[in-house]
Formats: sequence, structure tokens, C-alpha cells
Amino acid sequence: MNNTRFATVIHMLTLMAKYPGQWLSSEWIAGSININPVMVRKELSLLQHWGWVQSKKGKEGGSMLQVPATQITLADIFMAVKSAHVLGKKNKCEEGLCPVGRNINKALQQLFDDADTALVDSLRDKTLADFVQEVS
Amino acid sequence: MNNTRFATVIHMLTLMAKYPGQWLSSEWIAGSININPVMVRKELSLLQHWGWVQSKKGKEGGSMLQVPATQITLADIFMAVKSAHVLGKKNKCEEGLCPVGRNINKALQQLFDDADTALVDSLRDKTLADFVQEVS
DNA sequence: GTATAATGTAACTAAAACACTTACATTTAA
DNA sequence: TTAAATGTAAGTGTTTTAGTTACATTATAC
Repeated sequence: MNNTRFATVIHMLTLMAKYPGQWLSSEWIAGSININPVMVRKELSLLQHWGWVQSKKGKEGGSMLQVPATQITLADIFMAVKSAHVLGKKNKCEEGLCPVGRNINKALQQLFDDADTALVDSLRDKTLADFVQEVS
Repeated sequence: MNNTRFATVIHMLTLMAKYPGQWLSSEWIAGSININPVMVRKELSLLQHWGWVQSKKGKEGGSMLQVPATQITLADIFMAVKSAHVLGKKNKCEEGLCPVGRNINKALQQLFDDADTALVDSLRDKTLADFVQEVS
């Protein structure tokens, strides 16, 4: 995770949770985060895909939360944006070039999966609602 | 962590743990990992800095472990190579541009630190020796 | 109906992170 | 004295990430 996607998405969700029932424009959300509105819209499409957010096109349109903030955990949010393993990437050890290396890579895979799980587990007991409360 | 440093370093340490008391050349280590020897030497300087590894220049030189593999935990290794937070980076929310945003960023900082801690804690009960045993 | 203001998305550009590579000074042992 | 290794700086190439432009589409207010 050497990107800002988790920060961006939780920021977006927090704003929507703070203003429930209101159509927030991507322009306005982007302003609060200090990023480009198109980036916001890209992440919005992810949030829609997960059923967390509803968007409305056209004038007076925008986006709002579709599920209670108590039902979204930080683990859910992390998994939605996670790309790589938390311990990083593996080296490419292909075509049997590395005799010892192949076994190591197999053990690494397990280790990487375990680490991902440990982190996600630690995020499971905090909800978006909890986070929003900390902010207010 | 969207890089291969953890994988590279634990691979290197595993090799040195498997061949204790032998001077392993960066060329040979790099061959097993299938990466460039210079990358290996860069990471070696990190491992030396932590006192885990000893290197010898000149002909018949190389590197070897200087401490027992039982005394290096995966948490130690992770912390040695970790650059960003496991949840990623924060958005730049400077100069009070974002009224709501500033509070969120403060809460995010805490969350990011907690997540890092949770991951490190989960890595603390496994040593390099444990990992090497899994590989063999 | 028409103007306005929003989303949705593709395509492109810019910047940053990452890994590779070259080169060479230095060191050490056979 | 030669060979083989580390140490490291400097430069290049690749990939990832973020920003930006552009525009088709949609929906509302007037």
C-alpha cells in the first residue's frame, strides 16, 4: 500500500456518513480531501459496486451512503481497496532458476497471506461509525 | 509496501541461516533470488547496520549471519524494511484548505499507527529460525 | 424545451517509486 | 600480482500512482 486509496476512501465515506441523506457532489468531496474530482468519482464507482453508496446523475445530483455506517467495518474498507500484500511483493523466481528459492517462495506465500489476515482481523472490530465519531 | 524488499531480505537471511559460518557472495545470493547483485549488496548494508550480518571484502569474501536466527523475529525484519504505513499514505491536506479534512487526517494518523502496530505484533512471535525450518 | 450542473469514463500526461545496470574504487586472499 | 569480492554512486528503464482533459450522458430547475 504505497498509495492514498484507503485514506481517500475512508475520507469520502466519513463525509457521507456525517451528512446522511444529502447528495454530496464529487467536486465538494474532492475539495475537502484536496484531490481531483475525477479521482473521487473513480473511487465512488468502487463504493457503488460494494453497495455502500448511491449516486445520482444530473443537476442537484451527488452521492450518499446507502447502508448504515455501523455496518461497514474498516476491514471491509481495507479489503475493498487493497491491491498488494501488506508485506509487499514476491520476487519472480520462475522456471526453476532458483533451487532453494522455490521453497522459500512457497513459505513466503503463506507468510504473506497470514500477515494480510492478521491485519484485516485487527481492523474488523472498528466500524465506519466508530471512526466518524472519533472525528467529530 | 508495494515493493519486494521484505521478500528479498528474508530470502537473503534465510540463505545465510541455512549456510551458517560460510561466506556467501552477493552474486550467489542474487542468483537464488533472481535479482541483481547490487540490490543484494544494498540490502546487505542494511542488515549490517542492524548488526545481523557481517561481510568480508576481497577474494573469498562474502556475507554471513552474525546473530542466531532464533534472535531475529519477522517483526524485526519488517520494521527494518518498512517505509510507508501498511494502510498507505495520507492525502496532503495542508494550509487549512479542508476544514473537515483536518480532523479526519488526525484520526487517520492514529488509525494508521494502530494498524502498523497490529501487524508488527502479529509478526513478533515468529523468528527467522522458524521460517527457515518451514522452508527446509 | 433549454440551460445548467452533475455523474461516468476513456485517454492522456505527469510525477513518484521501484528495480536494474554500469562503472569503478577499494579490499583481501591465493 | 592477479583474481574475486564488497561498497557505492550515478544513471536508466519500468511500473505504479495521481492528476488532468475531454466529452457523452443524465437529470433538474426554470
